Amino acid sequence: MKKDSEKVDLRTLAKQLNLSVSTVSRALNDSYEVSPVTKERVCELARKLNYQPNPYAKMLKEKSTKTIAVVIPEIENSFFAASIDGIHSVANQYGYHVLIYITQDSHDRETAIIKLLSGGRVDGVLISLSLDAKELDHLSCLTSDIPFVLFNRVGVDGPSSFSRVTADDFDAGFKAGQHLLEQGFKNILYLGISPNTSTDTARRQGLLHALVRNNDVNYEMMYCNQQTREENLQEIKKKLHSAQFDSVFVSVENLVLPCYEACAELGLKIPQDLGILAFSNSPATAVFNPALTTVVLPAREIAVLATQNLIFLLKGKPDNVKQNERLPSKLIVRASTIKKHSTKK
Amino acid sequence: MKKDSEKVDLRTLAKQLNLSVSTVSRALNDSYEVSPVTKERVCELARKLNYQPNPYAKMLKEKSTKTIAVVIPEIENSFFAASIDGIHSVANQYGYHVLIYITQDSHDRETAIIKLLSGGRVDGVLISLSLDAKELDHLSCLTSDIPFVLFNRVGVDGPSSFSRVTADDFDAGFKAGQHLLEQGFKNILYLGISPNTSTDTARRQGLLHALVRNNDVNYEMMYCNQQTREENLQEIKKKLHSAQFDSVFVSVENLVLPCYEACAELGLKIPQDLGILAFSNSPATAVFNPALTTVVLPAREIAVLATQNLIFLLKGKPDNVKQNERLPSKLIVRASTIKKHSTKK
DNA sequence: TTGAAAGCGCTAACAC
DNA sequence: GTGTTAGCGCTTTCAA
Repeated sequence: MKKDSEKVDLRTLAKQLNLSVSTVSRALNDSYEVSPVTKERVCELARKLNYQPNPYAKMLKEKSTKTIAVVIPEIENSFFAASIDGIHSVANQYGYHVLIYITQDSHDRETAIIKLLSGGRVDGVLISLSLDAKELDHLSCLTSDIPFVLFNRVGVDGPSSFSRVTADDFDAGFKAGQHLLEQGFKNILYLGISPNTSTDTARRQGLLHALVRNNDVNYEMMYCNQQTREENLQEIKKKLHSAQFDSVFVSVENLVLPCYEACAELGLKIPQDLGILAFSNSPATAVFNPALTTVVLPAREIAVLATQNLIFLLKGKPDNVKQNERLPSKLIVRASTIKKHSTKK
Repeated sequence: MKKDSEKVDLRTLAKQLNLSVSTVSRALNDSYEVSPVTKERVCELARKLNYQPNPYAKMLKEKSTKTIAVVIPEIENSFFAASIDGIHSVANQYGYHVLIYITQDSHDRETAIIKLLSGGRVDGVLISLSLDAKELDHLSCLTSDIPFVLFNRVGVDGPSSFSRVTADDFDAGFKAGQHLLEQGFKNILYLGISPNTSTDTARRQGLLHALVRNNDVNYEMMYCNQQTREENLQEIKKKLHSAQFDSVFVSVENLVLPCYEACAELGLKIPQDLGILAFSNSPATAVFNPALTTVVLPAREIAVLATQNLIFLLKGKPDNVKQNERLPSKLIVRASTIKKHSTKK
């Protein structure tokens, strides 16, 4: 904030120009009621004194903050990093500022943040739910006042009237499952961090849908969500050691590295001993050893659409909002699921 | 913002309790002047009606927004993602909110953002400069009113009074250079995106410092900063093809993938044909093919320290602020710079 | 211990 | 075209 000494507000300008505050205000807002001449005078002095309107006075007056909040589980994740980038660019385009809140996948933190935001600090909220946020009750304090849009992790409750934007997680899981089948994998380990997210549910069901016609394919689920990567690594190693899986379906980006490390430590060759397919938005997967077959979500597109929806809500145009948008993901087949000599497809 | 119908402000509470607005305000702020009984009554009703103070009225009044802005070149980058995480956690701890601005490495955008922020939307600013932001002139409009701290890319001007927090880029470059020498590399390509950043300068000089004693080592610089990764890839391919480098010193994370891809397309084996060492904070580099030797910057620590410094400034304790902090980075040696049979070290 | 009232900087009726 | 004035919701003197 400006120091008092050099603070230049409407009154400062008005005084120097022998005008009233309101005229100055109108001139600066390019009101039609003010004469071009005065407008020019006002603007010139404003420029000269480097006048900056006080954003908070304006907000208080207009009950609009031109700010949206983004609530995400984590940020060190290609998906969310790309999301933020998309959100930021759309928001900026419409003159909105972007506040960031990271829940670290804690439902309590998420609830606290939502509560905070319900105080009116922002015009709208974009949320990707934390783990275990099965119910959306904690969003209720927003509903009445502050529009919000869910993206990516959107809760597993039945259809509601909230706007949600996600990837086609079911289809993605299905495509991924089909690919594993085509490659001849028959003992699949599904690896996730929580069974309670909308994304996990959809991807898992997609996979099952692909497997259901094949009686000779086994399938097991495992959820591991330890504090450290090292702990995850140990759990995964134990699991891989305990049973004869020939492939892993990694449903979240964060478990990719522990998987690769587990294989290295157990001496499992990818894909000969163990095929790996993962949901990951990291372009670096292309140079992994071996290159990783990935499902790439349209992170940016999801974020952009969610932001646009939110802005429609903010502008009072709810009719333009897509309720339940699902954007297509992409399966990128690489070495980690191609058994050698298997030229099939 | 609340709809008018259900908006509950101090007046609402005051009326229902037959108290004055000021008493209610004091009660909620736990002022000593108000009797415990009234306090309790007020707080209870506030809780019951789910009273939320209007943040903007408070800000307008107190001239403090409890918000800091983070201005960074990009977000799809392990370093900045980790930075944000660190900033967010410290800021939250002190009750600050975090606004995000991405310059996309455009100096003009950066200037516009700074101008915007100088209007008083935030209490303080954390900045990592865009490319070409050699001078810090555009920060001048902040200096008088809004404290800021530079981190990571901090400008290459002589020492100034600004608070800056960086990695030990010179040392990092030196260590990296030494490592390349130890491994017997003699034709080094230094790869960066701009010679005008403080980080580039320091890393390059560090490398040079390591090389200076060795007459038989050749060294060349190349800067490539095209729009797309594909374009960068082509430039790098051309370069690698044109001369006989035996190693590349990649000074920025973003050029790692193009480098690996270039090698793949040119049929260059890493590290036999070309050793690669890179500044990267991505943990995925451990599973690259081959595993990448990296300089890992203390991203989180830098961000945390910068945020703490900023908060000291905000609290009016400039004496606690470190002017020019340099935090140690780490060289992680992996396969990409270890020529086979070279068991040395 | 409580209340009345001024004012933060701005906008927008409502006058003139 | 311009000025006067009443708030926006809050904090904070100053009085009582």
